Amino acid sequence: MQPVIDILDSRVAAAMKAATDQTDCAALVKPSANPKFGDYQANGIMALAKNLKINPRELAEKVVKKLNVDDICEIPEIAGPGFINLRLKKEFIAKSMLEINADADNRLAVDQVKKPQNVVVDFSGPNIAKQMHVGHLRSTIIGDAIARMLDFLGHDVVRQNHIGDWGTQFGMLIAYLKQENPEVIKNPDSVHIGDLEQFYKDAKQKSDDDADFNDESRKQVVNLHNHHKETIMVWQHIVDESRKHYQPIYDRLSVDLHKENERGESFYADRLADVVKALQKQNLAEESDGAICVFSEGFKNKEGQPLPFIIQKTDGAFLYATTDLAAIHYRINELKAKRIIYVTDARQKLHFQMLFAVTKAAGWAGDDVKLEHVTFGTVLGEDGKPLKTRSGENVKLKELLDEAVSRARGVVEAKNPELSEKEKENIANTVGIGAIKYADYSNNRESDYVFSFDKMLAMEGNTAPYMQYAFARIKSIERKAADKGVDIEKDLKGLKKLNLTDDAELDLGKHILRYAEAIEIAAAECRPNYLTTYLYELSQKFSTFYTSCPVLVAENEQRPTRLLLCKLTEKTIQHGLTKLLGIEVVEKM
RNA sequence: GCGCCCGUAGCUCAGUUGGAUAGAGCAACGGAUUUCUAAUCCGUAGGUCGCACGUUCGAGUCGUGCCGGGCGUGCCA
Repeated sequence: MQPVIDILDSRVAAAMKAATDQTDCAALVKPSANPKFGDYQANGIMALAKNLKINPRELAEKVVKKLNVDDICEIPEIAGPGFINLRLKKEFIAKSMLEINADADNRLAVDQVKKPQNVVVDFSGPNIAKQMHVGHLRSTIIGDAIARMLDFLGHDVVRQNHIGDWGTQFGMLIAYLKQENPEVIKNPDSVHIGDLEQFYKDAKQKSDDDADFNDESRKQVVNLHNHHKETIMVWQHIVDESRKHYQPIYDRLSVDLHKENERGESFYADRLADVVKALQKQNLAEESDGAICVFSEGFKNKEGQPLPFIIQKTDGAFLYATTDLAAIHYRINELKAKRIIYVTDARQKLHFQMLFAVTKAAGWAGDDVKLEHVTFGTVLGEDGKPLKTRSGENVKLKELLDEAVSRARGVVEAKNPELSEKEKENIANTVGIGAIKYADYSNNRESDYVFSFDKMLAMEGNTAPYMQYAFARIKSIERKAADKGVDIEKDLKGLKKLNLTDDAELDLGKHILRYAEAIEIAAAECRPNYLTTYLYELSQKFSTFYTSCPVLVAENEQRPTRLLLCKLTEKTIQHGLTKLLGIEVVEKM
């Protein structure tokens, strides 16, 4: 089923073309700003009239005469300077709802794209041997949502977790582990780095205090680069142990990242020298103050001089720019990516602009490859400054999640003390984690936002619990129906005709139809907040419907329609939250 | 200095290539519960969209200048 807005847009565009003989007609159909203007409005008439230097209202009259939408809409109305207002017919809403109900693929009749693309989404990228902290939250969950949406739309999505598993700090860590736990060489599995943070700190401390240790660290770096067997084994152990810390975080967050998605810095280590050589060969890279740099057009430094993209330091070492170049080359040439989406904070904007410029200049990415930097703002504390602990350290992600779950637990205890221990625990987890994720998604990703447990866990407003509550209420209706001997599946399965009468029913029904539209725009712009806004409005409309339209005690002619509204709302909330945003739902709360 | 981003109701934020009277939530005030979870719903009030020019039939959205804040700007990532 094509989104209604797209059907209307192409119909209006066709009518514009027929009325004017112009080939390039943008209908600009949008949801109406105000219900009194109908459900959709076409805004394109004014612009076209202006180009043709004719009266927009007269043009609108002509277009409406050519416009054929009577299978979908009431008679179009012309209003204001030349808007065409479109109001959906009840029959069309009913027909579409039945179509969604009949979708056997469980995708709410949302079409897949006609031309799937190979899309690489690069997100999360935690540092090995350090705990994930609040700074990793946004990349991890926004990237996951983008990957989920594109995947659902039918694209071939490759998730890439560019973990920080290489670099000079590993010399220090390896040296430390070898000295403090020499048995790791014989039997790596016997040694567990229980507290990563402590391990890292201890190694750093030793490095500060002990000159001999530093020599050993440097030696290990060299060994690492030369793939010295024993060193690699210890390194591998550190990576594996680290994964034991971050994988559970992904699992708790319902983030679809696993070991096979990892293409960390180490993966590209052996390709870096070739990257530099290749760029030198093309005369793109040159030596400057001892470093190897690429100077792309349009980038200037403080003094107005060309700004370098440094790919090899004076001491011969490579940098993240080099790794990113190797990675982008790999993604285009080996993963066959046609679209690469980098989900990192906005501060790296310049870096990615330069990276993309070099990639294009080198001819690695042609016009058929789209490179995107999806940026996001900072998570702030209540004081308006980047969120930190009282002692000024980064807030650990694990602690953030624990706190949310524990607060959610408190709410469940207060609201629903009679639930079983197991149910309470499950609800606390689902609501707590969902609240954190949803709060992040619901903000425009480019803005900074203030982190507030109280607000994200509130049951009022645009929060995860509000939607989870709407879902739980529907589930409750279904349980009650079963008690009364109503077989919902059966009632809905053969449903052929609906009886939409109440405004609340129509309003909810129309919104259900717009799910595909919401996903389309959220995915196209990589903006999960478009989807959360949709889901919030859906839940609001459901709540209004719920208060004014009883379901189970409704007359026989009314009940199936209301049951279907419930069922489709339930499925849409569940699909949107769980499938696309990785936020779980609960039957009771 | 230069570049990028931000400035919308008391607070936290939306605002889909420029569209009609700028929207939510919280907080405030008033109402709704013998009925499917009131963790809800209905209503009232609240804004010179930082400021000033400009472009246009039309500007929160585009341009220029200014004010205020954040970030970035050659060997960290």
